[in-house]
Amino acid sequence: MNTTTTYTISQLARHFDVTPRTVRFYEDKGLLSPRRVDNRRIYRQRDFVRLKLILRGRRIGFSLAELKQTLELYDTKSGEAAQIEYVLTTIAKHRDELQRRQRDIAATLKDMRGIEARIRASHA
Amino acid sequence: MNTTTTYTISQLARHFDVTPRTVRFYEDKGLLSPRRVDNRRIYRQRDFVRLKLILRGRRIGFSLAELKQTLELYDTKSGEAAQIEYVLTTIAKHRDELQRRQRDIAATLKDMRGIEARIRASHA
DNA sequence: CATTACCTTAACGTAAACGTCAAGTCACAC
DNA sequence: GTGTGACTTGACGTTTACGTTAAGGTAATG
Repeated sequence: MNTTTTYTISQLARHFDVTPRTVRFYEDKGLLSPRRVDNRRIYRQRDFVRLKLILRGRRIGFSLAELKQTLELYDTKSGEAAQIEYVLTTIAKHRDELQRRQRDIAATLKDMRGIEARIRASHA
Repeated sequence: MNTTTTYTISQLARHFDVTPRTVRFYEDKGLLSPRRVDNRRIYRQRDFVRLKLILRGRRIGFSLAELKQTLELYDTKSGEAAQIEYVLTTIAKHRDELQRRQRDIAATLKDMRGIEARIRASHA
């Protein structure tokens, strides 16, 4: 038997707490490409995972254009050596970027602890 | 003697690698409020620090509106108990938000390591 | 005095990421 | 057959965060 879970657009949207409009928009931008049945969009596991990655990426602060590139990158079927080199260096860049954001967040959290301590002190 | 370092708008902009337009825009939105001398903007240490925080916040992914609130929050001169309570719970919310982003970034970095390993494996 | 280098405000333009109708299709319930 | 609900494709509207002229003021420099 075939237990491939599928979703309609509104089911998918509800699951991730976004609007159908958002899901269609991502398709328009080339980030999703669901099957069609009777002109209706049918989302499968692959789309589900993609959307999850997209939304996580958005929360981190990446643009849809960047996310599209990243998804394409991760989709490459490990072709030639040149391609591989490109993918690896691109991944390295992304990692640097992410680590910078981690540092920014860490610094902000540290500041917040300072503020909080100051307030609690003045309160006591 | 008075060694208060000041900056013109373009000096400040250059230091943080943004355009003067950006700095003026932040003032327009109420995030900065430099002194004026002869109608010229003069930025002092306070503005310098604020801009630094703003840009860090932007990199993390906060909107200017959110950053304005945060800066105002951190500026409160520790007034009444109600205010204090409000500030503390707001800080807590921000902290939760930041921690979520940290988790998102950590998950993304983990994914990237997986992709990289897969590529290197297929390469060998 | 004219050029150059900054500075000012004001206003219009733009890209991203959707929101919000509008108008129509289709399956199923009553 | 008439709703009702979920889907479709446009197409225009909106917010955010600036970019980009435009038009002019001021101060030092040759």
